[in-house]
Amino acid sequence: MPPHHSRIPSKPSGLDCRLAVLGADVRLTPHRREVFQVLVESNDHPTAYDVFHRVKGRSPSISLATVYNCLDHLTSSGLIKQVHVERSQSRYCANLHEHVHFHCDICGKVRDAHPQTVAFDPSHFWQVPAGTQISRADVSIHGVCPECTSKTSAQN
Amino acid sequence: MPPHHSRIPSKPSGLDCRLAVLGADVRLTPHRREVFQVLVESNDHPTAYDVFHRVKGRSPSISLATVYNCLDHLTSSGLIKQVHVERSQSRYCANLHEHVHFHCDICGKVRDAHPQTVAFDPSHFWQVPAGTQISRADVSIHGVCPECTSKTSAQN
DNA sequence: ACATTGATTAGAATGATTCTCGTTCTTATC
DNA sequence: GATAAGAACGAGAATCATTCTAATCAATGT
Repeated sequence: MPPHHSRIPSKPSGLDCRLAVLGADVRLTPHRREVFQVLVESNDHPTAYDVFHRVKGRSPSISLATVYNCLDHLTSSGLIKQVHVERSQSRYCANLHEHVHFHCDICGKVRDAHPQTVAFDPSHFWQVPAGTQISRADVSIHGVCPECTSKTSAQN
Repeated sequence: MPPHHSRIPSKPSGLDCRLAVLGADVRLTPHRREVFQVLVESNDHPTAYDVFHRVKGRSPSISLATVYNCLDHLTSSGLIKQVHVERSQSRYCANLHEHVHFHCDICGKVRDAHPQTVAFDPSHFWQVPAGTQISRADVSIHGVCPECTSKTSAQN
């Protein structure tokens, strides 16, 4: 087993640089590092269970509870983000660039949708009670992805 | 117990008129009617459990399972809408006017936010893969409601 | 009347997530 | 370089919203 805890300055390589920017108490244990690494390498917004299985390939002794702990820690440190589709299980995303998610209503896949040049201001479109402080807007786009569109039209 | 099933034309009064517009198989049993009525009278986006307790006041024998059934039926008939905040329990809303929801991050209350005159087009703000068919965008606005804002600022 | 269909119920089952608690590891202190 | 305090870990139990199951009942069509 590699040495356990490691505060940010320990290894100023790729990943750690990213962490150093955020400062605060981002203590990266090997498990947290693995979980984070798996997410960085995934672009399919895996669920906790997906992450568990992918990390298990490298650290077979890791438990699902630890994966949840790591994901919670990484989320509250701001290193990753939770993605929610309706009430189904949480998915996780290491893409911190501002973006929203597109959900295919047929295959269920989640894709990133990156901002165009125009900034989005929710209060331009919807009226909230006077005195409301808006902190953010969650936007998720639904529809049919290109793959499912071509499959569906091929059947007709 | 009142007579059981009743298809739309049975009682062309206020509520039923609204149902008739949608046509299709909107069979309103007394329980479904109660559940719908409770939602129409509520503007606080109650959970299934909230609805259960409110309906229980009028129909004490109703079960939680039936409330879920009724809510599902009403939702799939398009008479009501489900509202989701992160992964917490589903809330329900009988306001069918186009609107989005504002969630107070402090007290958790959900308020309707009605559209301004400008139409919202998600593809104006975010780029989706070519060939994607967008069917809708879910928008939820987060922040602090007027009540919580005044409470918070009063403390300082 | 009788069969069929759908609605209703209580309670069990599910599934994602969180909690608990004993154990192990890390870091600071002596 | 022992040790105490505090995190992190893992296994399994617990929780909570929701869905399923099986039985019963009501209404409608033959």
